[in-house]
Amino acid sequence: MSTQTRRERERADRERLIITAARELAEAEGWDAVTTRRLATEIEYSQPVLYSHFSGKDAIMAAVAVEGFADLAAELRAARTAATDPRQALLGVGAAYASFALRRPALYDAMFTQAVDLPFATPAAPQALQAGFGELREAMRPHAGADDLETLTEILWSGLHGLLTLMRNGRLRTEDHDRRMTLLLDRFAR
Amino acid sequence: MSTQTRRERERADRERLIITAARELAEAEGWDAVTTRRLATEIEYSQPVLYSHFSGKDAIMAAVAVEGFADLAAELRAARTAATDPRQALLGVGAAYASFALRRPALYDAMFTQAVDLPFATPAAPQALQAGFGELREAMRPHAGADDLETLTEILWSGLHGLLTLMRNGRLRTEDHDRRMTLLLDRFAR
DNA sequence: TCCAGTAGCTAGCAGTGCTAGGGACATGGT
DNA sequence: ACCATGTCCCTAGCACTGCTAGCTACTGGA
Repeated sequence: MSTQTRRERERADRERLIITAARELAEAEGWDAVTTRRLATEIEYSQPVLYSHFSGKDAIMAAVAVEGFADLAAELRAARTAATDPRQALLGVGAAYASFALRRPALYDAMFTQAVDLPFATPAAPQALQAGFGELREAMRPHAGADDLETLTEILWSGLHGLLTLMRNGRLRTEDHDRRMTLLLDRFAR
Repeated sequence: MSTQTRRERERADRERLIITAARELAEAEGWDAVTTRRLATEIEYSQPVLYSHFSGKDAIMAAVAVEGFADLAAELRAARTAATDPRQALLGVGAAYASFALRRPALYDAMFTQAVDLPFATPAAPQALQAGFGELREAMRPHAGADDLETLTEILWSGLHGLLTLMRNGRLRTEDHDRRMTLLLDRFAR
């Protein structure tokens, strides 16, 4: 009995080890550098061990993404609750979102541009993801007026996401980022 | 002399053949299906021929993207010039942009989410790309007011891009697309 | 002490982008 | 008409990818 629980605990530890190694490797050298062989040497096990924990590389990326949702939600929450008025809250949450995406681009990619096999806009979506979206929604609420809050939050999110992905892929000049952020959030704050 | 020009013409023909085959294959089965071997059999040549035209797969995708810019610019222009008033022009251009992205997702991806080695926000950017952005800008102009037109166009573009990529990757419910588009464009039209 | 079960390894498969080298062909000069 | 030249393109192969089959050696229980 006790040996079995110890084994289960060790398995769980190793699973977290895999996720952490994958995230760190991706953040350090990009997802292209995260190969199953490289990841296996990193955790000091052989390749097939990865497949006893995850169905494949995509599942590992999805697990990393789920971790990222929690981090993002926490940062958004901190930014929102630190603000003193609704306008500052919206600006702060927007800035926090941008900061996260720019600071951890590989993680952001796993969360929002790759790893499609996660449930999103459904009740089955990861708790942390819903929490993150909830922070955006609460920051948006005082500015909604007669418009549908949920939809409004979605287009705010889209605006931020578009801005950041286009800039990160070289489609928009980096220098004008702040000006764009200001103008975008001005369209939502009132 | 004449044989040489004939050869050059044949080479140019083959280059366009490669680009067309790559685009069609990508639109039919996605970019994952566009392997150098598959593409080679498609054009009825061996693999190395591809490398006598392009430096690699990325360069082929970039060439496909450049073709796509021209198509998109034409569709945006048609939508803008067909409109009778500034508000309809903006709504029309927005709808045309969305329609393009949803109708040809693989092409859209090559243009805006992959193929990073193209110049974008510089004078060296492809002519067709600048034309497409120009259509957005002209549709935006009557609504700019005191805001910087260029920046405003960039965030409009970002909003559309974010909306479409998030939806296409399953991050937003497809059913609410029209409602989101309306609300987004309402933030820009006045 | 022996046996069953399992955990994790080595080795390999089919596929990827890309390249080296040779062989066949057309071209231009004598 | 013939040969040397140069070009073109194909076969074969490299190093890598994600993933899997099958064996080995260890662990825990009777």
